[in-house]
Amino acid sequence: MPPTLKDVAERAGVSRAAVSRTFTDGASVSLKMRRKVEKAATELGYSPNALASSLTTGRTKLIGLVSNNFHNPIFLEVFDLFTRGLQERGLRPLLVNLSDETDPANSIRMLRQYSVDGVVVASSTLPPGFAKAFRDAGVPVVHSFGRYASSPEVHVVGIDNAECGRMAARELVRRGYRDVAFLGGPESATSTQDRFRGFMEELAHHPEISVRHSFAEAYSFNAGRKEMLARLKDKPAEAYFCGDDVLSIGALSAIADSGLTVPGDIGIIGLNDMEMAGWENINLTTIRQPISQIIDSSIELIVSMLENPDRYPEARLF
Amino acid sequence: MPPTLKDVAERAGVSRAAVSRTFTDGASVSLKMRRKVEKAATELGYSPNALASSLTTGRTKLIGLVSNNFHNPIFLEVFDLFTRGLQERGLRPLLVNLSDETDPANSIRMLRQYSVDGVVVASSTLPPGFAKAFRDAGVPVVHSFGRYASSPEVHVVGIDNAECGRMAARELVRRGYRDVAFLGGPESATSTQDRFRGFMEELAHHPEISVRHSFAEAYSFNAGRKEMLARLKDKPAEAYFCGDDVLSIGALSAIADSGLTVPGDIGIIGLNDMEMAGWENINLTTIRQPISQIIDSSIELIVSMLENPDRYPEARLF
DNA sequence: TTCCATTTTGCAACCGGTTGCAAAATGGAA
DNA sequence: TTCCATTTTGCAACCGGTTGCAAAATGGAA
Repeated sequence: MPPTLKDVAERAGVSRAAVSRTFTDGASVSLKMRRKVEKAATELGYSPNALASSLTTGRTKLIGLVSNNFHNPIFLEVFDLFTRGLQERGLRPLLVNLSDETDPANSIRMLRQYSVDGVVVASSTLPPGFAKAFRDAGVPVVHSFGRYASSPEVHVVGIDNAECGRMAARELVRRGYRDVAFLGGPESATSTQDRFRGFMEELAHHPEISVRHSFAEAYSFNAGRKEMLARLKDKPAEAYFCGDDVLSIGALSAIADSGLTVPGDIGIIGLNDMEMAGWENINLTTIRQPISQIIDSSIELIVSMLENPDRYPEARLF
Repeated sequence: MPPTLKDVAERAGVSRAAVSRTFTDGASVSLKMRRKVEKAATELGYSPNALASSLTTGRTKLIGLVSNNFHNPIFLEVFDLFTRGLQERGLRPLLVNLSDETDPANSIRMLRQYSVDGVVVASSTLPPGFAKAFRDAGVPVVHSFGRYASSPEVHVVGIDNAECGRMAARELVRRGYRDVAFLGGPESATSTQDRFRGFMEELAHHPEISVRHSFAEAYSFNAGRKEMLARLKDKPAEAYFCGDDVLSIGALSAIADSGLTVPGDIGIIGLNDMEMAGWENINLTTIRQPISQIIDSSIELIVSMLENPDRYPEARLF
């Protein structure tokens, strides 16, 4: 139904190749030819079919954006920044929701069917093997919010979760707490594991401070609330480092319910600094995660991989 | 790099047409042939190129998911439900972030370049003309969370915003408030206009109740907070119907800051019933928006339009 | 005007699939 | 075994583009 290259060529009285060339950057076309073609094209309302051209150029400008975090409000910011960043570079995000899916094979097949030029895996809870599966399938991949490894198998952009744990520990120590606790996300998430490790490492330097830990079922409000309610049944710690902000907000609500106050009775420190954390009726102390840097850097990496797919895997931590 | 139809055909010793047929539903292939082809295909790790086939079939199974709501947490649920729903039907969402864009022409051109089979516009703040522009370009389109019109130009699925306004008004009357107010979203949003209209209509039946109104700059926490802080400078109303939940939460924070309580001193009723509204430290009274019904219905509509593009435009309100 | 190096253009093959049509294969009945 | 209706298969053209190569056009120098 929409006009094709052929229609334009006929109307302009030139060859199809000529039309193709006027719409290809850097191709050799005379000014006169270009004028003729552009006139015919605008008269017909023609714009080239990106999918057809991808067949010969091997580039679709489609980037798979794969995630399973559709319940953490911070990911709305993540999607916003990713889609804008990709659009600015002329790339198109093909969104894949992995919430129900555990086997990477299906997503890989699907993304290959659509010949995506690259894949961004945006998740802190997917196992590292997931991103690796894309690499093994020959698709450029960047794992954002992924786990740092000393010899990375795919590009990883994220935060140093262990260092986050250390930062939180140092801050709690500095504020004079003597009885602190780690309230993590799901124990299986690498981000939780690393934050936990960093937290414990730092506190190992302070044998006088007592430490405990527990894990919530998910990075969610309800899980945080539930876990904190359980902690409150016995004598709770003086201060908690919570796995992330939503979890923290759940914990805050549990504490408020029990009649205690934050930071008066119990200290809470979160992680992410999502927009909501700053809302005056929540007002959470939190460690900022530099989301926009992570995303800019991820996009930059995936773009550079489009030119040089064999680029050596790199880890970028903030 | 990945194996093609030709590779499979050669390995299986059959024609390319035969391979194509074994991967096309309903095509005529003998069992023997199918076995041979499938064997070769799995050995090579072949899966058909969806984009190449779209060239002849005219179907890409790509659906443009267009939105500009990347700051309202409820849209994370919206994206979750849309992506899952589309995936379940074998469709792929191509996400378009319209936050920076005001002119529909660019998005239309881009979506046509990628030959999307249809477009879902998911937004309550985009003007109706936006969705219409897609229809005029010959692309099946459904406007979700859009405005109802008695003679719709495109399919619209959403809520009856005027009825929401009436519901809120009735509820405030029922609870005995005598001095109520409408605190809307941006005055230019059709959802705000309709909710306002409904609210005023209903209250016109109660001349003894005093009514006032004002509008926030956006459907956002900060806008709600700012607007409510301004209201609190003079004598505020007894109860407010706020444009949506995020706005309401902003208003709640402003009220809390001024030392007043909800619902003790001021009543607040929101709209959406987003997850966060139920969180115990927010605990907002709100009108539920049946998001998943709206989305299911939108997907159903867009799917039916793929078969019958000339289907008469329909409005579905919940 | 002629010559020649350089630029522009069109031809035709190709990218990875699908599909109408005719030929070949199948298989049941006689 | 022969015949014929039905099913299966392959050929070749097509979808909407791109691109290497050779031929044509251009334009400056002599």
